[in-house]
Amino acid sequence: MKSPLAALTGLDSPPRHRTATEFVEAALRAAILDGRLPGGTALRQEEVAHIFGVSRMPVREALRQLEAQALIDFLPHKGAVVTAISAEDAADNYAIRMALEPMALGLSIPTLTPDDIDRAADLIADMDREPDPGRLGELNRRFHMSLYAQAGHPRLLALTEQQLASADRYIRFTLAARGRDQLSQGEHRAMLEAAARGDAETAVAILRTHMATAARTIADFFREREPRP
Amino acid sequence: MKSPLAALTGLDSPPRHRTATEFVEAALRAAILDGRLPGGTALRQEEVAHIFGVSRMPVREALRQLEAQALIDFLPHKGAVVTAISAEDAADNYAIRMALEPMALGLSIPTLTPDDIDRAADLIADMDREPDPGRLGELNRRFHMSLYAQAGHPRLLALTEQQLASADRYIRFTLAARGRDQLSQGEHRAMLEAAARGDAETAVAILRTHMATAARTIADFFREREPRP
DNA sequence: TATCATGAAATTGGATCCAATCAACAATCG
DNA sequence: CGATTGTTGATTGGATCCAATTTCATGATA
Repeated sequence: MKSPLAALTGLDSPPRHRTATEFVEAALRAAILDGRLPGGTALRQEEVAHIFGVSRMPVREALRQLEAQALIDFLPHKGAVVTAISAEDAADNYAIRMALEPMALGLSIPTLTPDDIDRAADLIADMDREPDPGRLGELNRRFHMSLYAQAGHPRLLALTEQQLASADRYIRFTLAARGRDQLSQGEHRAMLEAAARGDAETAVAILRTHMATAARTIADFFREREPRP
Repeated sequence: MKSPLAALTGLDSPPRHRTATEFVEAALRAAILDGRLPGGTALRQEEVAHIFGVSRMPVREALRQLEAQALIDFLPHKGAVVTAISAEDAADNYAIRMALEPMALGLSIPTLTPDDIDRAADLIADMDREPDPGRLGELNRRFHMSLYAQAGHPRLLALTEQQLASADRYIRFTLAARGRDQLSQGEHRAMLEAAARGDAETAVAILRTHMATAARTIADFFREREPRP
């Protein structure tokens, strides 16, 4: 197989979803977010349908949802293309997260439970052990979300998680290029400690610098791989 | 016609969209946001298709997109229902906007152009004249967006505009119940003036209090219409 | 009487078929 | 020789048909 979509072939097994549309949508999103489907990949409806063993219809509905999540570009009569990643898009994503996550953290801390703290601590430990960079992104995302768990406002949380997931496309990038110290586990621990004692001010401040340095790391990465003319 | 979807019948004329899916999606979204389709309305695929003179397929694709925008709830094998509005949902929406809009305004002000300022000023004047509460929501949204125009970060702006549009469902509510002074034109003018002289700090501060009072107004409105037990 | 089967109608999910559109290439004309 | 215009193949958009699921009414039974 020489098609770039061949990356999808092994994934049809795991959980039975309610509908074929949900299944295709989840599989495509996971493949886009973890980099198996790189930016620019054309998603031919017939081909995707054949790979998943369904007809084109659930594929079309799944593509519509991914379009609304800004994971693919949908051009009428032309087809769907995985959204390209770029320095500008990374900065865009970080601007959104720099708005949403401090808000979520600030709302959540006053009512955080010991369970939430424990889960966050476990996830930090898991990240120290995890060798697979693929899973590291997911663990990082779950660590952040566990600190936001008590924010209330389900829509805010859903948006935050979605943007955090989008960031996985870039986290994986820098991890592969610069090693795992980019995860800034020290900041993770400091943030957790501040959250555990209910110090929202400090925790939010740490989160802001944490995200700012991550954003700069990614910007630098793009700068050195594609130097400005 | 006694169906609640009868509110859609007059709207099929204006702009020719590229595809039927786009047309249905735009028409449904507009109808939901401006209140013609109230929360809880069931969207029967066959019925919607008949009203717009298309088959069920473009309706299904449009519903998928609206689902991803959190405007409808999609339950497998049960159908689509317009998302209900509530005090909790309003607070959720305002929390998201309180995160996104100050960020957008702060990024935009340093590079705002005289054209942007002029457009914003015109929109304030338009709001003073507009008698139709329906159009007021749109003018308010365009005023806010004109101040964010130079923020860069197209995804951030798209998200912001989407959430601002969702807020229309509530703005219309309070306008009808409490009159147009709730628009706080004074704050609009003060914010514009601060933006015009490049004072981001002041403009963002005004925006924050502007949104906080709007959020409180809506919370009060829900409280008095549905007193807590 | 309440509860649990049961079955029919309504509704959605999925597959297949046809039409519309676009891209590439060939042929014609200047 | 270059530009433009048909023409053809590939791909998506839309319609129709069938299958699967849910719901609701109906009735049997404890």
